[in-house]
Order: sequence, then structure tokens, then C-alpha cells
Amino acid sequence: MKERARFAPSPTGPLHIGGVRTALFNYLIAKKSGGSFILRIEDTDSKRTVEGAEKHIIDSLEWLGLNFDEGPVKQSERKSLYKKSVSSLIEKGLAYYAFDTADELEKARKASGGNFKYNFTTRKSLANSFSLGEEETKRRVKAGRFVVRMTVPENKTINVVDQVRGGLSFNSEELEDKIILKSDGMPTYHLANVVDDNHMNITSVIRGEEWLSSLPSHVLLYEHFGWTPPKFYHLPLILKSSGAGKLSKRDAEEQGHPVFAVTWEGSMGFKEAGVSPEGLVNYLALLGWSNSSDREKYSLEELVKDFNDGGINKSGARFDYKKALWINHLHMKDFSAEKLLSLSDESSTRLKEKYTLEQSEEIIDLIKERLNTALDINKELKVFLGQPKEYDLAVIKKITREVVFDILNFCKLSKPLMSDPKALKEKLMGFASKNGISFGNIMKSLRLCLVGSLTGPDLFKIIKIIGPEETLNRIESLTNKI
RNA sequence: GGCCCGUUCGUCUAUCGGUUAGGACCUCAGGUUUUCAUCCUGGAAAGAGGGGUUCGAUUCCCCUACGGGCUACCA
Repeated sequence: MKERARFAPSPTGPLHIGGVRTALFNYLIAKKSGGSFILRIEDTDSKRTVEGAEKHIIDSLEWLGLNFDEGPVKQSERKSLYKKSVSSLIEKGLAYYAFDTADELEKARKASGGNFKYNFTTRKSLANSFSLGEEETKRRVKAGRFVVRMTVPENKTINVVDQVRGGLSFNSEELEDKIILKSDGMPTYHLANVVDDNHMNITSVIRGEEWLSSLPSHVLLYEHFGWTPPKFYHLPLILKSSGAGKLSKRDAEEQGHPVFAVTWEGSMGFKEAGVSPEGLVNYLALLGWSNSSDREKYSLEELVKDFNDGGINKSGARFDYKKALWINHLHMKDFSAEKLLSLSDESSTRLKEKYTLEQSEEIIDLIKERLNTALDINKELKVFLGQPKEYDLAVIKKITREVVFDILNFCKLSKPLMSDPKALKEKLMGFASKNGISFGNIMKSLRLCLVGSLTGPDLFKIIKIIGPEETLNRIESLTNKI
């Protein structure tokens, strides 16, 4: 069966990785079946709607490559649909008007010691169409300040099925007559969700585990309407990397990793941190889904192919940035030179000014397996773009002026060999033993001259690429400093 | 507090009653390398506790503990 799955965030803030993973699983389930992935914006709470959040959600999905086939459908534009649905429920006696003020409800909650439930027992003594009579209800509805609550039947067992956990059953005593239409005329999540999923022919509802407790209310609503409920998947939550609880923006900042796919109000996203969408998608898929195989690296297409909903895990998973970076590394080392170059605009333009395309690709090949993030590209490319701007002081202390001079002289005489890394290395080794200097010492000194520190790719290959003139320049320039 | 969900190495996970409980990240020790990184080899590291069921439980059931979620005119 071709699934229709929707990702339905509310634009109350930027899209964080929990949301990204929900979107991803919606995408996978939809695409696995050859169906549609739909975006719906649940903007029913105008007070909490944040400017720019919707754009952030869409930008994030685009960057991740989770392209939606339909939408965005905005709930704020479907008010009349919800009103009509609510009226039909009221007519059938499956929903009712209520007039209690926030203060009154607060009082009732306090009086019951925190165990207050608006349900078939308490509603008789509260202000609603059950207790007030027809005339008074009419009068109050006309006056305008009312909400609509769903009628939860007494003493009824509600059986629900969650595709991740299996069958669950709830007793209606535990439920509340949830508000489905607010006094501002907007529906609450519960109503809008059910109505829209039905009207949009959604076949699979895939959302976070925080919704599991309201599932029975939703299923009851489907029953009230006389509709067949879709399949439900409640995904385990993503937990903070250390300590207890659900991952939040603050935890992420404390732990030093991003939470948003792309930047939001000065807070760095995974994109800005240099994580590729391929890497992030791959890591997030593995956080909550697994296969019997030991495979770790997947592209989005491969995930679609291999995904099976039986592999969705039941328990919450901690976010592990190190592993995310490792997965990202797996992807980056397989990227083409062209793609890697496109990931780092500033360095790549400078690289192209200085080198031929062929040389550029050679350079990229040299550094690609050293990359964890796109930010590393700039770092690794520096050596090829100019002289070191500063030198590792700890290393300077370990080398001597004499050795650097020896190297300088050696290099002056070996210019023709510099395009042949292997030959140059052999000759330098010979030179070292003839002069009684340890090869390690020579290499350390030479690397400091050329790189400024003791890190980086193969030195002789660096020499070949930057050429004899630049090599000599760099050595000379260090001799002036020590 | 009430209701719901969950619980295998530090972390992410495999195992669908019989396994030396496997893999990956992390970590440690070697190796490769001029160095760092990569890479290769190896090591350490787990079934929350207690009851059942069974010839046999990590696996099925119950209790406890712990973790998480919900408990709004928020989603």
C-alpha cells in the first residue's frame, strides 16, 4: 500500500533534531512504500507562533534533502473545516459547550489536590451544557465565550495499537473531556490533528513518544466521527547526551553541539558546524532504528531501500555527537573532490586561483580522509594556500637553527627532485645519515617550516604541490624567526 | 501524586528459549606513518534486582527499582 505520511510541526520555534528525526521517519515510511511525504504546519496557537519558524522548518528540510510532495498545509487556514467537524460532533452529543474560566478550573484543580479531571463525574458540577440547561447554554454561546469539549464515555475500554509497541488499552476513566475548540475559535491539536489526518487521507501518523498518552483521546475522536484511524507510530525520544531528560537547546549548548539542522538566531546549526546532510540523516536514522546487519553507513536512498518499520526501537536514545561526527567522516571521505570543494567556498576559490583543477583534485584527495566536518577543509587546505602565519612554540623549542640551515641547503640542491616525493624522501634520508642528524629531527624541523605545526598530510607530497620556490621561501622565512 | 511507555557493555544497538551474548562509537595496547590524523590488529567493557513458567531463560509472565513521557483554552 502506498503510504501517505505527514510531518506536522508547529511553528513555535526552530526545527531541532528531534523534529528532524520525526520528519526523516515520516519520509522513510512514505517513500519505502512509494507514497507521499507531506508537510503540514500546525499553527493553531497564534500566541505561540514564532516569526520565521515556518521558514526555518522548510529550509531545514530542503537542506536535508527531505523533499515534501505536498504542502505546506497550514491549519490556520482551515478554520471552517474544524468548525464544521465540531458542530457535527455537538449535534450527535459527542461534544459539548463549556464555559468555565481559567480561574475556576485552577480552583478545581487545587481543591482536588492535583487529581482533577474534567470528565463524566465532574462535568455535572461545572459550567457546561450538561449542567446549565438548553436555554442558558444558548444564551452563553451567543455571548461568545465558550470552548467545546469532547465527550468521553463512562467506563469504556479503549484499545489502541501503536506500530512500535503493539496493542495498548486504556480505561476512559483515565481520560479527560479534552478541549477540542478553544474560545478563540481555533481547534486544539487533538481535534485539528484528527480532522486533518482524515481529510488529507493520511495512512500513517508518525510522531514523537510524547503523544502516546493522548492516543486514546485521538482514537476516541476517530470513533466519534465514525472514521477509521490511521496507523500510529510513536518514536522514542532523543535524550540529552549526558544527564537526564529530553534533549533541549540548552543541553546542547552546554555539551557543545548543535541542535538545529540549520542556524537559528545566531545559534549554529549542524550545517554551520560543517556536518553534511548525508551524515546527519544517517546518524539520526540509526538513533532509533536498526537493522540486524552491522552496516553503519547509509545514504538517504539506501535508507529508503533498507528501512523496515519493525526495526524502530522502543526506548529513548542519547544523542552522541562523537558518533555523529564519525558517521559524517564516513560520508565525507567518499565525497568527490568537486563536492568537497563546494562545501568550502572561501578556500576553494583561493585554491582555484593558485592551482589547476587537476592539482586541486590532487590536494583534496590528500586531505579528504582527514575530515570530520566541512570546517576541517579550510584547516587542512591552509598549508597549500600560503606560508604558515604562526608557528607551534613548543616545537620551535625543540629544533635548532643549524638543522634548519642544513635543510635549506639540502633543498636548494635538490630542487629538481621536488616533484618526485619518493626520490626526495630517499635523498633526504641519505643526507640525514651522512650528516649524523636523526631523520625524525629533520622531518620535524622541515614540517614546522612548511606547515607551522606537526600536523597535516604527507610532507613530500606537500612539497611537490607547493613547488620548490615556495618550499625554499618557507624555510627561509623560519630561519629569520629562530 | 495519578496514568502510560521503557530497561543488553560508559553510549547507539544485534539476539525473535539453547550463542564463548555479536557489531559500532568511546577508551586502552600494539602496528603502519617523519609527525598528527587516517588505516590495520588486539584488549577491556553488558542482560537492573527478585520471584515464577520451562529440561533450559537476556529472550515469556509478575513484583520491585530505576529512567522517560503525559497530566494546559501548548503543541
